[in-house]
Amino acid sequence: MDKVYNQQEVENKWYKFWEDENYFKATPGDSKKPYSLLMPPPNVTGALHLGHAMQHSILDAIARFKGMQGFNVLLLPGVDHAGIQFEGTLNKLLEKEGTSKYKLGREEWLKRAWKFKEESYNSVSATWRTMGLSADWSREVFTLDPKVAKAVLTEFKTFWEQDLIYKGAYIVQWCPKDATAIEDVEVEYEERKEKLYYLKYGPFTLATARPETKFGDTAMAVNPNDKRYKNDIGKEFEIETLTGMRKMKLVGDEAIDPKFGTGVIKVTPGHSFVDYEIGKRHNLPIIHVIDKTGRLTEIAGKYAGMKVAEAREAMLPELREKGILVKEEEYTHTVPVCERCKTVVEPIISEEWFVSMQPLAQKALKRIGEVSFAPKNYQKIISDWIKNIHDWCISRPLWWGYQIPVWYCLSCNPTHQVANKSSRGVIISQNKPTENCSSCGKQDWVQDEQLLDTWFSSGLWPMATLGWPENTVEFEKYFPWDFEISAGEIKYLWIARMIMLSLHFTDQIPFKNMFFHGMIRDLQGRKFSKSLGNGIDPNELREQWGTDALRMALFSYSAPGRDGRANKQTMDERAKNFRNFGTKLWNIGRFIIDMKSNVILNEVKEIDSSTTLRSAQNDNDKQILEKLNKTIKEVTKNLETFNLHLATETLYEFIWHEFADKYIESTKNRREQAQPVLEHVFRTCLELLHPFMPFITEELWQKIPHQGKSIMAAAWPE
RNA sequence: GGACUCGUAGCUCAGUGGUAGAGCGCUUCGUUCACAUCGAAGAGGUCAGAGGUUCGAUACCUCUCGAGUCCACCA
Repeated sequence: MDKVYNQQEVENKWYKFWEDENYFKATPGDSKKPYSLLMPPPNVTGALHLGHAMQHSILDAIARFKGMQGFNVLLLPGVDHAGIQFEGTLNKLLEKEGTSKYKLGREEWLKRAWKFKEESYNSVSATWRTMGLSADWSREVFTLDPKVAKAVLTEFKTFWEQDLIYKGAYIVQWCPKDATAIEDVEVEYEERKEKLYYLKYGPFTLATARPETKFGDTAMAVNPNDKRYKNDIGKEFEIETLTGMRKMKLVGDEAIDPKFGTGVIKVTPGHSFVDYEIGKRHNLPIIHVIDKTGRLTEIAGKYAGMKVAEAREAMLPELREKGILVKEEEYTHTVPVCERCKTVVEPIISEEWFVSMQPLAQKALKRIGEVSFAPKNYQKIISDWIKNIHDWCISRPLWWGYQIPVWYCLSCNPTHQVANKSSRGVIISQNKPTENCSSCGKQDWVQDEQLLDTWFSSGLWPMATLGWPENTVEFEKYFPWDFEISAGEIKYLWIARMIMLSLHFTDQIPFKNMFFHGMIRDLQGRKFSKSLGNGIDPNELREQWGTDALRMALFSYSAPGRDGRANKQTMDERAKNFRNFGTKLWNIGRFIIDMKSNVILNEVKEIDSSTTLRSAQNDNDKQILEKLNKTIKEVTKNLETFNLHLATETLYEFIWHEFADKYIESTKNRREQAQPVLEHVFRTCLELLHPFMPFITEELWQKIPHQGKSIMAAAWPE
């Protein structure tokens, strides 16, 4: 054996060997009990980060463990097209090149998008392999693949026929920068110090943080039990709007907090969620003041065309002059911003597509208990969200992804009117329909412009990857998945949706075990982000310390649901520790394999555990075998319960401080007698360690007496 | 305003109803030894604070303080 362990060479050699010998390939046809693991598809927008590396290492460790236990393992990989995020990243790139989405036009842009997807994908794919992932590459899926397209169409069509999809004008969170509706879950709140303005509205004074929406006011509201205003409820007042006088009613509504400001608020149903609801209850008209680019509309008179923040400043002098603005107060509140671009989002009324979630939610709540969560409390967190679920806005004005498969008949439905499946001049189809319109008999189809929300397709991930809606062998064998993993971040967007969709369409939960890993943050506890420049490149760590060492370092952060803090230095420290552990293993190997006495070298060895145990007469032998047994039990238990951080700790402690430090030292003066036990314990350790450190364990295992072609196929020690 | 998580050695983190743990860092010593990518020895902690349950609490309960996350239409 070489004196020094050549990590790079060993990693390349064995990964190629495993792939060439089909060790990663799932075999749905065989009779072994299945164990299926579904890789969450990373976005095809850039390189993989430390969190991915951890997630994939966990998946791989469990897959290898289950494989050694004799299961028929499927670890299925894939990537997500990630609509909004992908377009955002690509458009930034185009901006740098001095061009843009709109300059290129849809066709050219899409060509460019596919090229960009390939580049990103290649980087992702390369990292997967170097991390040692034992995924079945022959079954890799991209969310825009034809088989997923088929599933998405089925999903849409089924919802449509079940009357769960509808189109309508609703108030939605709108990001002016991304020019798209976004969902509640994609909105973040930032604390801002702003002003609260007290404005004269006829006989009343009211407080508002948003004077610029004044042009869209159609009423005033008070709490119906507020004695100060009780007698005025229902009366109409002439109100100065800066563009003329307008009649507004004072309505009574429970939603109003009498303690806020003066107890009176202005109602702008077109640009506030609360006001929209109040408007619905009192039949108030809606006026659009803010357009989809975040500027005021012509309703705002001379302020038209200004951005919201500009307009707010610009109108203050006039408000003061006319005696409308009577008081200003410092005011700290939270404003909604887009989680991606941090732009203040505007509630805007827009034509969007929705899925009615109530029936799905009810079913999910009944059966969510069938999913075993780690940590356990995630079941409650997700259930609570599902209990209060809103309808799902699934339309997005994008170009990258699935276009809504709705076609309008231009002859009988030129304005794209549609409420539900009974609307006329509408048809659901993936491609341009070839049939005639059932209403007017003509063939003049045009497709809905918008695209489907990315999660509409990734919500089907557990099913679509196995060929659903076809009843495939794979689906039969591997669904529901035994193991799924995710960051806590997307528990609602993705995990909750997969559970609801899967139960709705297949009547089965999508996965039996749902593991949430924590998030690795920087030393101040902030998320890693490009803008902060605090990210750590897993590839850099891997090149420096080796894949096995990096994986071990990541496992030490893998306690379910626990966040960790790290920077390059602390990651280096941990990785270095496990690189040293690898060196230790290598030297144990050299001792056992190379440093045999001549007597042993001449002997023909076969593995026979009874021989091993019989020869273990010495107290040290008995002790180490006993401790090994305990270690096997503990490691197995911790793997079964997905406590990889404990499993690795146990092994580290046993191998280094029991086996190497104590037992090996004790054998130096009775080498021949101890050799069978040395080999037995070492081989068992390598097998136990293989799920975590796949490369060095294979390399060393091949050098000692063993059965079979690869440690991947060795039986898990018992 | 609700819900949750965390607070343990200088740093990053495990852990447990019964004498406080690891790695890194630090101090001292040690290279004919499988291993200096190492070994031996060591310093370093009222386990955030207060109260309660208990024979016994760092662990279980309550409160306080501190850090963080998520949810919520506060104008």
